[in-house]
Amino acid sequence: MEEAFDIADVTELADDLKLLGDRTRLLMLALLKEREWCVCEFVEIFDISQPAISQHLRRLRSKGIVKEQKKGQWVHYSLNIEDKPHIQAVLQLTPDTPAILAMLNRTPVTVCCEILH
Amino acid sequence: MEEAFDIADVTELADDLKLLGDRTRLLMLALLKEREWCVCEFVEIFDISQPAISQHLRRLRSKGIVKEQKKGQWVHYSLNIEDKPHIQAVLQLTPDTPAILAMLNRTPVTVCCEILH
DNA sequence: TTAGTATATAAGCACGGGCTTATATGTCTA
DNA sequence: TAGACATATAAGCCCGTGCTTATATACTAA
Repeated sequence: MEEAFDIADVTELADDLKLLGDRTRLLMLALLKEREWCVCEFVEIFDISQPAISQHLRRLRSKGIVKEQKKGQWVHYSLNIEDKPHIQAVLQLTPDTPAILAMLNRTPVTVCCEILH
Repeated sequence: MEEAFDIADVTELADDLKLLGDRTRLLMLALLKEREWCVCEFVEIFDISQPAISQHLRRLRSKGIVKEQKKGQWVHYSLNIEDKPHIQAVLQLTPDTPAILAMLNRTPVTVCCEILH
């Protein structure tokens, strides 16, 4: 299988790495490996404001790395990387959900929407 | 084999991804997969100034991702990632030297130091 | 309709990143 | 030693980023 890299591919790889190069976004994506998450859960887990959470998700969404699904007044996010092997490769380097929740001192997550834990 | 992630590991992973998330630095590291390179070669290959090249190399060096070897008036850089599997994993996603030189319209590189091409 | 909740957007601020030009430092050679 | 070459550092500029607070939008339920 031949590689057919061009300058646009490398630029996109670099841009994606830069996008993953933020601890909050990286942990969001690592959590999304396990299941979909509601915005309100992220707001509980991370020590930043709700607009900050929303802005991180918007950047991931505009790059097509996550997709949203509106469920009533809640919005659930899930990974959308079936066609993005380089994102998959990076996410293999990240810890799993229990480790993340433990390191953020957020075990267990309080139920704030209809997602069951 | 148990994972023992902590918050410092994730922060370092994110920081390293951010460092690789620049097209110039990513291509430098991709070139360094093949062999060591002289600073003057990078100056020829990339369309930025010599100080810009030097600053990129300093950042990679201060993170321990590359190491330098002074040879007379020239400085050769090489990879230093034996103990950094996450860097290795990302560099597996990058093109090889001929592809990079072709996409930058820099084939072949003019000899500007004692490294043989 | 009104209030409450969930999420997104707007605006502004502080900081860092990547580049430039100018200059300093180090090395080789005539 | 003087000059040329290779590299690093300094200083400054512009722009992007991550956060905040304030506000807008959307949905739900009384």
